[in-house]
Amino acid sequence: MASITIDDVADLAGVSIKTVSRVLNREPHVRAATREKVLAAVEQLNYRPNVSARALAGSRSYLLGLFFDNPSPGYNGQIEQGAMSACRNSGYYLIVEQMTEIGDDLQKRIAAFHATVRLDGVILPPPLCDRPELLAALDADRIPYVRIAPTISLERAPYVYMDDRKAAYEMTAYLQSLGHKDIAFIAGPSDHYAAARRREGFDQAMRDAGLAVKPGRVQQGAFSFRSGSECGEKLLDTRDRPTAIFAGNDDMALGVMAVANRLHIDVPGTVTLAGFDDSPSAQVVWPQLTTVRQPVADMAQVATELLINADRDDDMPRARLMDFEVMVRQSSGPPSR
Amino acid sequence: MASITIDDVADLAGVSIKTVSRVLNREPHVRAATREKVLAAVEQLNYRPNVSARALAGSRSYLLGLFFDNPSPGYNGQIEQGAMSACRNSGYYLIVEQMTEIGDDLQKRIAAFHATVRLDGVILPPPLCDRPELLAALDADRIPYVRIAPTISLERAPYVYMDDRKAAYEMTAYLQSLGHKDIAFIAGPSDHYAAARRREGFDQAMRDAGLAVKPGRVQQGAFSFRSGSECGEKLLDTRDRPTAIFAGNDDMALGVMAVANRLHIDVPGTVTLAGFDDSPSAQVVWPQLTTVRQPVADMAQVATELLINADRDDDMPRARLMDFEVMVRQSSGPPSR
DNA sequence: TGGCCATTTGACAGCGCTGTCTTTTCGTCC
DNA sequence: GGACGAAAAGACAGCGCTGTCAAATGGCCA
Repeated sequence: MASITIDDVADLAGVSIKTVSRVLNREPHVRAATREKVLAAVEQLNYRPNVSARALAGSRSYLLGLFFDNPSPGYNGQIEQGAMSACRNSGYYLIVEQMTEIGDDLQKRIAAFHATVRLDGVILPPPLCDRPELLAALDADRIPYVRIAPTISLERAPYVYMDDRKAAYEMTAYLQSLGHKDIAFIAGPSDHYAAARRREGFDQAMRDAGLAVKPGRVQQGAFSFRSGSECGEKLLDTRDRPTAIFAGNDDMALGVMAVANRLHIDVPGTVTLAGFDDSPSAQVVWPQLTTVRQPVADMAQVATELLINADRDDDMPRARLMDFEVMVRQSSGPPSR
Repeated sequence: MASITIDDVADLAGVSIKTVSRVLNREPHVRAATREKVLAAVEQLNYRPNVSARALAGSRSYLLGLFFDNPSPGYNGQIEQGAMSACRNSGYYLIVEQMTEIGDDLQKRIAAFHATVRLDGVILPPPLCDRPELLAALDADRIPYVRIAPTISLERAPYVYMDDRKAAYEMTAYLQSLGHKDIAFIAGPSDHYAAARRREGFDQAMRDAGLAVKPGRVQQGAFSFRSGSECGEKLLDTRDRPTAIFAGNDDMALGVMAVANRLHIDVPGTVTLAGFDDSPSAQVVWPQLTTVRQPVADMAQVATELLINADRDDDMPRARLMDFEVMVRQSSGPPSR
């Protein structure tokens, strides 16, 4: 069970271990013929360098951290999928860690973690990426990081993001294109950055189309199924209904849909419904929910690549805008009136 | 930024580094007073041993692998949550890896991975835990592993599991207790171990209650939303409906619910609906789904603890049965007829 | 053919810890 | 009080690799 080491490769190739090291690390100053010999030996022995030894001896550990805070396992799973595939493509490994502890010892926690596992960088999904103490702790220990959809201190580190405002604008425009004029909006928490942008997009689209938003048509939700139900009840359990409801996220849209089912209000026959996120649940309800697809896994993959290549290219972009997609499904249709 | 090493601790405590090492590893042959001195120094310097150095020098790496195959990000997320908390409690770290490649190079893939990252063990969730080539590869490299809900070769390694048969029995008994006599069942893929056990539980419960299962009352599904819809249509779009439908998993139950909504069949007024899994979507539909809760995160946590303590206690149990819970929600009620 | 410089290769130390083996310390008994 | 043996502590090598610096090689021109 003694495993193959760099010495074995060096012996077989008839060179020194340093030369093997150079080839493996794509360093210059190796003759093409020598490189070939080494690579052949590596191939023949199926040699793989040991990350622990590399981390100990060198300046890179080939380990990236993925920190979680988000309570949604579905979202986390997608993030992770993207990060994993980026890692696999570049020989990095992903260490996941829950960072849910409260407050003041975060600085110490990070320091301890970094002393134990020397990470080459950290991936921060929301809402973790917006906690100033975390960023400060990482900066203090000089640990590089990327952020996914951050909303504050954008200049501090590279990040990927989505244009929530534009996405909400386009969804609203799509509803208008179906013929809807009386559209209601269920907003998310006002201190939530993306929620505010989505609201702006809706408002702007209505203004640009010259459509008035009737009083009471904008409800304040909390991004939860329950809050969606409550807002949905106010909007639907009355004679004066909007013809379309655009909820700031899918959970709230599903809350509205539940209310509609309960009140026997046909979707999309009587009222059109749209959400935002394309959560897994969006396709396991009937009618399937028209929504905005966020490319969560792609965002994580791009973010991870950004992190890995951060030192390589100096002219690496610091921010990367990701595409969204309006997913038209069965919950939307032309107005009946 | 030069970090604190074991030498610093040894100097401060006035002992040799070996003694510090002994204290940190809970080895015997250290006087209580010496231990205290060392621990005080560790505390004062906030020292943390470096895993790479430990892995390189010793026989343990403090790294566990969590391999994924499962396409469901929600399930993965829960598994991960459980595994992470077990790791955090015992100073281990979790490396996640996608193992979705097909077939024959799996052996080589594992070997390469193990050469690179010397893992102390691997956690295998379903359906990965049932791939014989994977188990063979791990055995060949002498990598310890635990399995979550495995269905074959149970003697090969420790595992945690749930009694699907009993859970389905209890759910069926619950439906019977509401007064239902004409209960339909939507089965999962017959080659799926848990699906078969659930079917058995249903059958047994009906037999024990002396209730006949009418012809056509057991439909063959595929664990997907779509297959649930198809089966639901056959069961509901007819005069001769069952009063209750028990689907082998939540996705199929939600498919049935979608059909019921479309056909304006009241749930639970006209037909009672039950699922299995307690997937996240089960609570974002209306009515919320009565289902069996699988303690996925707990299972992963217990599995991880089993792996970590595998060498410690010789009398460690090889298998661990986990509890389930029948979650009674709004989709079930007494029959109307 | 020899000498000079740029390029390629190698020797060696050491990263921070653990495993093995040796030395020291301490308690105990005659 | 000295000898003995067990318990405690330390010395030292080395895990598998990279970084630094020194040595060897080769190309080119005189």
